[in-house]
Amino acid sequence: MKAPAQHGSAAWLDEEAELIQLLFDVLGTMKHRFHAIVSDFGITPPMAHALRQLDPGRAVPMRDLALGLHCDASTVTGIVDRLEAVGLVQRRPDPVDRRVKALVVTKAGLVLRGQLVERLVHEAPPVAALDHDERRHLRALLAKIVATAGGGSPAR
Amino acid sequence: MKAPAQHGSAAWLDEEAELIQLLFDVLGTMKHRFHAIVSDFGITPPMAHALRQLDPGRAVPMRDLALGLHCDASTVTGIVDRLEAVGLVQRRPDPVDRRVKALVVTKAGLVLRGQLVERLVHEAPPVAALDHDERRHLRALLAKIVATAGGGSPAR
DNA sequence: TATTGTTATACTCTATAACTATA
DNA sequence: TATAGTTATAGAGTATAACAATA
Repeated sequence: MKAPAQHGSAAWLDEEAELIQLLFDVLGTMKHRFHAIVSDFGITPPMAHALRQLDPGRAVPMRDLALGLHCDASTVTGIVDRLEAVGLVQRRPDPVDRRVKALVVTKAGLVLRGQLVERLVHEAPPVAALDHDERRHLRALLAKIVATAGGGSPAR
Repeated sequence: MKAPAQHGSAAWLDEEAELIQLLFDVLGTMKHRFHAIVSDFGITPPMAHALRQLDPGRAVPMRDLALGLHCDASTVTGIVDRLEAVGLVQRRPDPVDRRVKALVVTKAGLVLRGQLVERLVHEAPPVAALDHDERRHLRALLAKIVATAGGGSPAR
């Protein structure tokens, strides 16, 4: 176990708790900044994430998008409805399996996605706060986290 | 893998974009894991964040909580309604300024918060994936990020 | 029978605007 | 007038359950 430490309550927990606290702080800051940026483009965070998941060179079935977003199929229906309503993606019936509807990113969607990444890399908190070496280090740590903790199963 | 928009000087952008991508991946994983954990306690993420913001030894005005959560006062009303309904916090009128209602964490709230932190430090993705030195390093980087990028003002 | 996507429903989160009660 | 909190309202995200079309 861990070394029960000096002051009655566990000191080891304080350090871990501090890490958790910091992560949620960064997470919260990123969330709000992200919301502000995507709002400038007239879309919502889930719509932006969906756009990010889609492949410019391939028609992606809605089911795959649901898996990528870790959410239910019925949720994707609503998000895609809004994306299609503003002309960023298009539903396209699959000729092989007529149950599936695949999604293609429109030209407007591609343009918006490019501009979005541009803003994020300039205004996202971590990038702004750290110098080149620190960013490289953070990237390595995050890569390890992602590799280890694969995917949290979302629902079901 | 394809790099569609590679016009000219965009090599640096790939590295930054990768950092952004990793951050959102970690953020997404944390979000879902967090949701799963707090659901086990019968509460929602905003309720848990509110509980985290409150001070066990002090009665916190609702306005302060709204500031801490970076959200509107009317949002806090709803969240506190639910926290109070399950007996985790209590509204208490301030004797000095009778407009304010201050929030105190109940015994049940304290217990739940302790158990919540316990689960988070054991099951949150970053902590699980990294060893001690790496966690310390990550903590330092996140601290710098938080210190630099103070608070994004969400609503006004 | 199993799968893909939709619809119906319900709940939560969120902000804006209008309201109250204090100050 | 200004501030703390509520209420009313609206839109979005989310999942569950029931459904249609297809496999």
